[in-house]
Parts: sequence; structure tokens; C-alpha cells
Amino acid sequence: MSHFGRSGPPDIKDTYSLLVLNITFRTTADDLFPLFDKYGKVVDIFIPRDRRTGESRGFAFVRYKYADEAQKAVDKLDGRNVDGREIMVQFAKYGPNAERIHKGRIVEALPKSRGRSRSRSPKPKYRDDYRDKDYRRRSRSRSKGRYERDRNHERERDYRRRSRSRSMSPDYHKSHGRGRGYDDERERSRSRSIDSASDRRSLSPRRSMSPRKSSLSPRGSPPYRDESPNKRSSGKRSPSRSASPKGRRAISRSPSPRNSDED
DNA sequence: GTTGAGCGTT
Repeated sequence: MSHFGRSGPPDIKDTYSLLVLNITFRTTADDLFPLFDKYGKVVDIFIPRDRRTGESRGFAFVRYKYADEAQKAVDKLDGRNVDGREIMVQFAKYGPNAERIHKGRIVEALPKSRGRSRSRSPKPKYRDDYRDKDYRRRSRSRSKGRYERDRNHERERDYRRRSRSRSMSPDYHKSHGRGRGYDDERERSRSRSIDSASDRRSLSPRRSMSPRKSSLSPRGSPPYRDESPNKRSSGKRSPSRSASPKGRRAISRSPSPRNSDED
């Protein structure tokens, strides 16, 4: 039974994390456990998998209790053929929580917290970002990349990259479309700022205000605007502007200082 | 049903 990673990290404080790469996508912790356990005491084995599909990513983390055993496993299992694939075993560079790792050993840099850390603000480390930046797999397929890259210089790599960019660039339009949203948000923030200034008439037009707070909907405004009416009214005119002037809120840039009619 | 650089979970 594989109870590894079922309930998060069991007890990692003096364990050595080994990174196993080049493993098959079907290799599980159970398959690596006997392999690594033979060379030392395996504390825990964790294989990151995709959230969308739930399949293994192609590498696993094996935590040993002692460094000598871990090193032995690295020397012995490194290059071993597992499931028809040559795996690569090496000491993990990064920790699960970005902790300090020395030679693969996880050293807890956190204070002992004898009861003095609970008075601090429990600032959330991670909200929902997880590791989106790296969460998405680099690329589904990349036939022969290292070898070519190793053999050739960056020139080849650049060439390939450009070629790929031309073929498809999912992040290209994304990058461009992002500026607009931000601008909109900023403008909204500014609008509010003006309103505030007009109301108080004492606030300085300083821009050191926290845009994050302003980003939140003060009245329950949806963070995301409704879809473009252009889509659903495809073929018909958009009678949204002069059709229903009744419930039309001044979403336009109308910094009316007084909104008593609606508010 | 595929894929193959890299660094992790409750």
C-alpha cells in the first residue's frame, strides 16, 4: 500500500530528499519504494502528479533517513533502468516549502516557536497560486531537446524556440491581453480615489495607497465583468445602451460625486 | 492511446 504523500509530509526534519528523474509516467512510489528501500531506510516517497489528469509528472522524491544511504542510493540507483527507463537519482535542491536544504537534507529554518510566534499576524503564505508559474507542465512533448541543446549552442535553442513561437504561442496573446485588465482595474481605483478625494477633500493624491484593497469590491461588485453582450447578441443589435436605461448603472467614466439616486 | 525538461504534497 502506498501511504506516501497521503497525508502530506509525515515528518521531515532530518531526512534527505532525493530527486528521481527520468522515471516512467507509470512508475509509482510503490515501485520505487522497494528499490530505494533496499539501499537504505526510506522515510517517505512522494511523486508529484498533475491535478488535471492526476498522472505522474515523471519524477519522484525519495526521502532517506540518513545521508550515507541516500548517497548510496544515488550512486546505485542513479542510472538504473526502471520500467524500461533510465532514472536519474540526485539530491533535491529545493524543498517542499522552499526550505533550506543542505546536501539534500532539509534543515528547518523556522524558529522553535516557543509560543511567541502566535502573536504575529498569520499571514497566509499561499492562497491559491500554488505554483501556477510552474504548475503547468513545461511542455507535453519535446522530442530530443537536451541532447541537441547540449550538442549545439544556444543558437540552435533560440532557433527552435522561435520556430515554436511562430507555430504557436499560447502566452503571446495572453501577455498582451493582460495589460488591459490591469489598466481597467487601475482606472477603477483612480475613479474611486477621486470620489474619495471629492468627499473628503483632504486626501492627498498620493498613489501609495494599496491597490489590492481597492481591488476588492466595496459594494459587492463582481471582480469579473459580465461577458461581452456582443457574443450573445450575435446577429442582433446591442440594445443594451438605449434599450434599458432604467437599470443601467453608470459604469461609464462618470465620477458623479453624488449617487443618491441609485445608492 | 501519446509525452520526457525538471524540483514536492495535507
